[in-house]
Amino acid sequence: MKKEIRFCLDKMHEMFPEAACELNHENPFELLVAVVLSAQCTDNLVNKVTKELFQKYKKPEDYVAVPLEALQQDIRSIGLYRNKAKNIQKLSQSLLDRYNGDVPRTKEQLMELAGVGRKTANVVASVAFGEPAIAVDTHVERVSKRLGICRWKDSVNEVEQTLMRKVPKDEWSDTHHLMIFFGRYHCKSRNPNCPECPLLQLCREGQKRMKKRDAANTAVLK
DNA sequence: AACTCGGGGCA
DNA sequence: TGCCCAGAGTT
Repeated sequence: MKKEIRFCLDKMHEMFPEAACELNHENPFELLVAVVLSAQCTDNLVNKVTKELFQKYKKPEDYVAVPLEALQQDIRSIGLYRNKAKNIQKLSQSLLDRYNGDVPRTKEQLMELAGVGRKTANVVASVAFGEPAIAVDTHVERVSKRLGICRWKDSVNEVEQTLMRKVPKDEWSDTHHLMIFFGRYHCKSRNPNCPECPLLQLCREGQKRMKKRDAANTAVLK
């Protein structure tokens, strides 16, 4: 089983040798804000907004100091901007209250912060601090289920547990980014692109889809 | 487990 | 136009 995972990761790496976190990860606080903003919206758009945002806001104090409406206006081109502005202010306040304005390292500490859930906590912990964590987003979940690494009915939590069990610990962070790229550019939710997939031979969903396609083709020929 | 927030991108 | 997107909180 682990051998198959190894094969998948190697092939994904061949397809996307540049796969890495596209968000700024030099500054943990900026990474945290960027990941919060990125929920349900493309990273392209997030990058556009954060470019100006990070010129204006440097530290948690800066986000807390402005009226909520001002911050909302500054991120208005992003979806869910009202909630996100609120969350960032609450988040900044709790960083000031509990960590003197610094960003904590572990995913447990991060997840306790306002507006920070499981995925955000895992991304920040692993990317900014090198903590062992696998962030499971929609791409990672879909790819894992299609390949057969986990079961269709598994919850996000179960997917994460399974991946942590099957993937060597020192590759958790890479695995996340590889699956993101693979899911976004190849194994898309609508179009998995199975006929041109290097993982087809061992992919559960791919085999099923190809079999179905072959059946449809032979039916047409008759 | 389902619902809500939400503007931009893409077909 | 209609559908989807590097999610989290509430019910």
